[in-house]
Amino acid sequence: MTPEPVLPQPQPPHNRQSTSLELRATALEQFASVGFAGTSLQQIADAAGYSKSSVLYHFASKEALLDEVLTPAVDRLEAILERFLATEESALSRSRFVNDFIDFILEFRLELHTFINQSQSLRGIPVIDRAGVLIVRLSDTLCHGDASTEDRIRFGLALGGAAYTLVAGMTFLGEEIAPVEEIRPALLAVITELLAPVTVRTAPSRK
Amino acid sequence: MTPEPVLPQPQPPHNRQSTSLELRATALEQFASVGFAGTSLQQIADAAGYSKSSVLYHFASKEALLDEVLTPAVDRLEAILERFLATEESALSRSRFVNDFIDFILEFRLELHTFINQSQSLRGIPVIDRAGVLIVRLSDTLCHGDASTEDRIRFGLALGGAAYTLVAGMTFLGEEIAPVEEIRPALLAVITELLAPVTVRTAPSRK
DNA sequence: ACAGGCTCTGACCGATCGGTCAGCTAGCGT
DNA sequence: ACGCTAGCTGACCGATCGGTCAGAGCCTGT
Repeated sequence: MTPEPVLPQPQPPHNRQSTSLELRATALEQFASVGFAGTSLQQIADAAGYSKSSVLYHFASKEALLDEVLTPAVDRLEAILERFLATEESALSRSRFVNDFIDFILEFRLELHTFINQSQSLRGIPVIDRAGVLIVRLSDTLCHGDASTEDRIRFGLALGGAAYTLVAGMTFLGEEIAPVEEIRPALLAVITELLAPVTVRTAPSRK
Repeated sequence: MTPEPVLPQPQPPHNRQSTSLELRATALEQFASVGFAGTSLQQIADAAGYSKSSVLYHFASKEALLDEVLTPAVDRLEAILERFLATEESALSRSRFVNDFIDFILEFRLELHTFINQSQSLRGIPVIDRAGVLIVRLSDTLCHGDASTEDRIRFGLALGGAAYTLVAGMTFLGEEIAPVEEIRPALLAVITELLAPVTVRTAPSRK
């Protein structure tokens, strides 16, 4: 009787890039919930159904994986900010910007949550620094130079609150409260109201 | 010439409990910024100026350290909620509750940030589960049964936004924006405004 | 002077970390 | 039939992880 060790059974085809996408998605979930430092390549591999070596075949390192996972979100955020800066500020352009931003939050909730809550501890990683610079520019754009403490709190509350509510809040307060169609208008209403008093560039005083 | 290895130089007195407090404070900073899973006992020991063995002398395990670090904050939050539940709801009691809550956020920002952003990944650890239950009760109390999606978003935004703004936001948007005396009234105004439309228990409809 | 406890430490443990490497297998062009 | 490459893997590396343990140094009571 031959031992016949284990029969490798080398998985169905898995046409190249789908594997990479699976790994990216799995890694993102882990990074957002356990943190980058708290996530091991073994965990990602196990959760996605591959070996640790496979993860390192598709991505040069753990940090490169983080980069590839976050870059699309950062690119998108940058595009939104540039588009806003390219137009002169008005109630209309501002409203369009808030709309863009809500769409961004809904589409990239996990990415946002990841670099919002870990940018201090991951300083030095290029994609994280890029995101950090963007957020500072975002803050400076919405509440510029002379903005009051209250204005800055409004912005921070909207940003951090949205990231929390759509990730942590939804999965442990009320599991998946509602579908996107219901969340979007509610989020838009609350954030618009929250940011309404923050001064517009061309109208310096509000109080 | 005797080798005279290194001269241990056994630290100044450090009267017992002060060491434990130093370690707690250091550990809290690390847990809040790098995450519990991402913080090693060695890091905590180094940052506090002790050896890893010392940390494990004062605390039975890494998890026990987390417990001791978070418990005071959870106790305080529980007391605030109980006090609120013990009175019949009115505009006055609600306002007092929001005041208590703001004080809590300001005093325990790091603790709040820690269990707000890591409660999913640390599920199973008693103090984390306690905090999780409290937050759900808090949410159910403020926006009970029939609350709309928008109301729940208002609560989540206030909670997660405050935790973010006072920790991550302040240390990388604008380093220590302002002293507590300036932050408190601003935070109070914004959060009061944010939660204002959320229904009060005795007045079921608002729209 | 001595005993005993409190604080703190280095040496050490098995497990796991991120990462390297040689090699296996399936599919494809020729 | 052949070799080549892409996708994937286990074995292995040094470093670090959380945790144990046997003391060393100090203070205090007697």
